[in-house]
Amino acid sequence: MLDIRRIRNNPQEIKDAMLSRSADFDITLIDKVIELDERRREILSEVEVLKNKRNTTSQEIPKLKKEGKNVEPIMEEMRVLGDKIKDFDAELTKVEEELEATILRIPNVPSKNVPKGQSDADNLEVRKWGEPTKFDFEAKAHWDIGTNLDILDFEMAGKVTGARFTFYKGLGARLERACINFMLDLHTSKHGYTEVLPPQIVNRRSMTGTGQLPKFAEDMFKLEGLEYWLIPTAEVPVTNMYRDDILDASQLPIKNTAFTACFRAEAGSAGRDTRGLIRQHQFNKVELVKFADPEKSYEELESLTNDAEMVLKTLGLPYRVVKLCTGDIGFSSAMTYDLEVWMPSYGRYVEISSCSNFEDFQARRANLKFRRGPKEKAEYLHTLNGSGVAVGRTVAAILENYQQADGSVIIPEALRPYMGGIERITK
RNA sequence: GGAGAGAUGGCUGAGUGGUCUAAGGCACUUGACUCGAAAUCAAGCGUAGGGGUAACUCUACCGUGGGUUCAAAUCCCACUCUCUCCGCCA
Repeated sequence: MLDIRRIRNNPQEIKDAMLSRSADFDITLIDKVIELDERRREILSEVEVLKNKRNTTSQEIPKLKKEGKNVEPIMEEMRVLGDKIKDFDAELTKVEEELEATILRIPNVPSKNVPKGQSDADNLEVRKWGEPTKFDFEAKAHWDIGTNLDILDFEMAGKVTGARFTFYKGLGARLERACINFMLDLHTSKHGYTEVLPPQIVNRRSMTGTGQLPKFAEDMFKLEGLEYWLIPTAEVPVTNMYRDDILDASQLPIKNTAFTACFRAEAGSAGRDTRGLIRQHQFNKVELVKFADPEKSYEELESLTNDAEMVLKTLGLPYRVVKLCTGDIGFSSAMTYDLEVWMPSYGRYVEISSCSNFEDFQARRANLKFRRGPKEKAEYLHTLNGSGVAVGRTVAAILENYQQADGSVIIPEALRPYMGGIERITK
């Protein structure tokens, strides 16, 4: 959520920022916010005078009574005043609700350092690690490799659940688990994150806090009859851990890592990436979440991105880092780096991690503050997160990049301790 | 699922209709005392919003949402969460 005063004071700056995200952005939303804000303050100044009158008069009444005066006319006057206040308050509530609903649908302002652009074609490659894997045989896609080795079963999942779900079997399941453990161990022992295992179902306030609600309700799974949602990412529960809290500056940065399943309805992506592990309704992910001092949040974004990259480096998977342009960054983000792994079946790099600085956008929504010192005013902190990394896509990348001519797959060395020393998956 | 108890400022804890404008304590900040510290004493010390150049001032907030009343932390209704016990259960 943007600071209402920022919108009030620099409407044009905000409008330009929104248009840089999308030329189609409805900038009347900004005007609406400004109007509602003005109306709100108008009502406020009127009703507060009346409330002051009521308060002072109500305090007079017992004194006058004690003096034996007839207070009935005053009480009658107060009854009328009370009704008036009630009307104003009702109007105020209406305006405030509309203001809130509107402002919650306005995305974050991209950071100054974000390249201008309209789509992923305008993203900026910032670095590259490794070279696209070359094969001296005809390389297969991971869905074929996995099916042939009988470690992935898409049909079975289709029967049991439906499209976009997968059964992992045998060493496939073991490989997924090995990746999870490897990533968690790396981030906790080498990068200083604290492991958390959060709830995978959250309430409305949590979903609003990180920005999934109210705008993206159709992308998520909601439990029938309850105000509960399956999490689309561990970002949601982990960022909301300290909602409504005031942390001490000495605690920052807080660095948490969490493994969870993630659930996405993927509304609007029918027909895209229909095969394999790339786009599923349920997938596993190890997430990195940071709570940072605003002055250091961009340094923290760099190190968080490096932490995620270390996963791919250690697994020997070729990747590149891309800085997303204004047209491609997510709703809540001020700046995002995507990590893209080389996926032979796609013949291109595919997103495997998204590392973002949200600045104070989520902190405002979730009321997440910190205090620099005992006498200091509480300030909104900055939140960041990134995948460290998506597990299903990692498995897909391993299967494809480490496949052999005979259909077997070599296990990356770093994972072997987690695989009981197994070096290769064969038929 | 059933029964009971509870939710008040950073923490603790008093408060059952009108100086609650939320006591007291702890913690914290500043000052005094001290070479310094502890102890002691004094003052300060919540959040959000409105108005004002400012000093300041007004409004709201005692789990949440309604209601009663001239007036609600206090009375009424609903809900949420926490704790205890019972039942069921991995």
